[in-house]
Amino acid sequence: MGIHDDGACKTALVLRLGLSSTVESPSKPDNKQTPNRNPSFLKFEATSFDDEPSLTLGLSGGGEVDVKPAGDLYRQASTVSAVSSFSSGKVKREREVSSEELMEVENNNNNSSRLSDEDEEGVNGRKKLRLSKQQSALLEESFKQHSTLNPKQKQALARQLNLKPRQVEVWFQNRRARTKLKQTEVDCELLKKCCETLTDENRRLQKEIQELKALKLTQPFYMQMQAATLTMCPSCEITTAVADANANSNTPFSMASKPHHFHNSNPLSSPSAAC
DNA sequence: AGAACTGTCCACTTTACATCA
DNA sequence: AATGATGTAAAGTGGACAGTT
Repeated sequence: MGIHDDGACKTALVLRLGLSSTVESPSKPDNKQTPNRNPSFLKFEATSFDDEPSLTLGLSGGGEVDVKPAGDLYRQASTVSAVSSFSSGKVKREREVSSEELMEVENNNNNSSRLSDEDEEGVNGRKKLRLSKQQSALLEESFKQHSTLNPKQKQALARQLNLKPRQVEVWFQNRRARTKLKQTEVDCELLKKCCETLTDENRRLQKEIQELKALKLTQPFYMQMQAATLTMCPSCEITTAVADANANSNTPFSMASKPHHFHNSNPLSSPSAAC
C-alpha cells in the first residue's frame, strides 16, 4: 500500500470528473443492532458511477492502487507491543492494523511497488487514499446487497479490492453515515413542508374563528342562542342541544333533547366527550 | 455469576485533497 | 498562476454494546 514510486515513469494519473446521484431504498443490516442505534435510517443508495467525481492515481501497468496508507499507524507494521500502554480500543486497532499491514505488505510485494524512502518517512504525516472507480463501484455494489459486512465478507471484499479490511470497514461506516445524513435531510424537508401545511391550516382556522365571532355579534339574540346551544358530536354526528337555562321545550329552535351516551368508557379519549 | 477481552457499531472529529471563485 | 474558502471523503477517536473466554 502507499505511493508506489520506484520511478515516476511507472505511474500515471487518471482523472475522472462527474456528478453522483442517489436513490434511497429501505434496507436493514443483517447484523445485530443495539437499541440506541437507529437502523431505520439505513437506506441503500444507488450511485451512477460514471458520474461520480474522483481523482485516481494509478500505475501505468494496469491495476490502480491506493495512493498511500493513512498515517503512521500503517507504517508501524509488526510493532504490536509498542503500543501496549494505550487504551484498549487503541490497542485493538493497532493489533488489527498490524495484521492487516502484513497482508498489505504481501499485496505490495505482489504489485512490485512500494513507498519511496521519503514518502515512507511521512514528510507530511498521513496521505489520503482515493479509491479507484472500480473499487468504489464494487463497494457500492456490495453496499446495495448489505449495508453491513460480516468478517468473512469484509475479508473477501478487501482481498478483491486489494485493500485492508479496516479500509473496507471504514468505507462502510462512512457510507452508512452518509446515507443516514441524506435521509435526515430528506426527513427534515418533509417536516418543514408539514409544518408549513399546519401553519396554513392554523391560519385558516383562526380566520374562520374570527369570522364566526363577527357573525355572532351581528346575529339577533335568538340566533345567537341557537348557535351557542346547538352542538354536533363529531363522531356520531348527532346534533344535540346543550342544557341551557334559556333552552326549554317551548323554544322553537331547540332540538329534541336526547340523552347522550359516550362511545367508550373514557370520555376524555372520545370526541363525544365534548358534547 | 461476573470480569476481562474482543469485535463491531455509531457519533463526532480531524485531515488530505479537489474544486471553485 | 496563486490563493483562500469550501465541500467531500478517508481515517482517527472514544464510548456503547454483545458475544466469548
